[in-house]
Amino acid sequence: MYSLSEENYLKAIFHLQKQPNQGVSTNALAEQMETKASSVTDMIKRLSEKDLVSYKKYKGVKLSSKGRNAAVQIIRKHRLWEVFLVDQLNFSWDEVHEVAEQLEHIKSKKLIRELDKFLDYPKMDPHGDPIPDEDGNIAVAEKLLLNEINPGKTTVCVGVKDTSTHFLKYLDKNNIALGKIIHIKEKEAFDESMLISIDHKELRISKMVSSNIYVKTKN
Amino acid sequence: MYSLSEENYLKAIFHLQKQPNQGVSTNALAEQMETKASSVTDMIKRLSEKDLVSYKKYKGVKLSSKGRNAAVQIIRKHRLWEVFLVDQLNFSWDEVHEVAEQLEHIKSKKLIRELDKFLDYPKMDPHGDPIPDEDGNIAVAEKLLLNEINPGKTTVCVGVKDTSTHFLKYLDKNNIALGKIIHIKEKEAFDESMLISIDHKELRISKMVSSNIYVKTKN
DNA sequence: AAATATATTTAGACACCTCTAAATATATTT
DNA sequence: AAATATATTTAGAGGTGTCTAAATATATTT
Repeated sequence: MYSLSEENYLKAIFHLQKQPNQGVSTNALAEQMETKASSVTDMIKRLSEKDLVSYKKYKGVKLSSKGRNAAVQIIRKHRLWEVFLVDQLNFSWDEVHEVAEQLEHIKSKKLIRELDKFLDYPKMDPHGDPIPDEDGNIAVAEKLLLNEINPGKTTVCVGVKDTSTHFLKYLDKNNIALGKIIHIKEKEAFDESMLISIDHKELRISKMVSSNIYVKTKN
Repeated sequence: MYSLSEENYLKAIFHLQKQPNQGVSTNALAEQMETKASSVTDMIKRLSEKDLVSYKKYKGVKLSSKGRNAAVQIIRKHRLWEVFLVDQLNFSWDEVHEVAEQLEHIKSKKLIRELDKFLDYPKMDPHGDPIPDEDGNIAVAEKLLLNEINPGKTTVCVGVKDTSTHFLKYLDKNNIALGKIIHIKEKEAFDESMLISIDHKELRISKMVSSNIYVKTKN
């Protein structure tokens, strides 16, 4: 398998390559990796030897499909570990990164498969980023209205439809805000009202409310 | 902190130093580490520079208290991860080692403290070896008779007092053997009979039986 | 105690990954 | 389009951790 350093480079290239479809510059990579441009050039050559990236001098690097796959699997591991740390080991959002950064390099197919199962196949990490599946597919978590979600699901608030002052004040009063974790406990068939919990407090909301809050499902 | 290689050497020295109180030979270390004697000599010099071991040429190495402490903490981590893998992630005895070997090098005080708590402070790993505490103390797990243990505890069978053929046949018939995990569910005050479970099967045993089985408690 | 066998260390080299300083290519100004 | 600035690569070197082959020390035989 790949070395720790190689894996970190692959991951960094993946993150930087996201937006543009063109190569990642040596300088950008150097900054991301907190190293010198010359070191980057050296490493890129090695990655290129192994067909993990395609590289033309002075033109930047792109991940090959082999390289992209490796990067995505590391990201999958990183995000699953983050879920574990936050959900099971009482880590807070800001504490997880450093440790997940180490855990993501552990090599064991079985470990990660069992961890995924243990965590009940979460779809996103504690920061709301999607967790790639075993085949490397990254679901674009779709934004749904809260009233479309079934009971038992856990969601993250990502936006609102109604942006009137009235509604925003209502949300504020009830502790509903961007990034808040909303768990759906019950849905009343009769009037489609919902019993949800936010910050361990229960709250009943009408359909009028639930149909104006955008969320992404976490599981 | 120490490098991966350094940590592995410290651990190996610790394991080899156990029996005799004298230094560990270069060759023994080389075999344990699956490397060459010359590499060992090189590394020993570096460890000696860092005061992790005391070393006299041709006389072998001994861990300093600093080195011993580091080694014990790695072992603590290794064994806690083994418990996690077996108890929570459906790993079997023989599968855990390789993965724990990697996980033991993760650096995070909080991680290991929370993991310990999450696992409910286990006293031994799945192989029955004791888990050192945060201060580096390694409890010598005492061998007790099963009838001395309180309900709720999980134990490992480590021996028998009565060695008659009759008794051994009884044990065999009921799936009680060395290394088996025995969980104590109830203890009847009246006759001191016990309800235990082995391999997920329940079994009621009399005091006559429980007072002839040696166990070590796992928690 | 000398001869032989075994254990250990030293010397020199190599792979991986990093660095600084210098050289070269590309981009931007004028 | 020449001059300047910026980005990138090359050259040479260092640290870590490994190796082989040779030298040296310790242990065992005779």
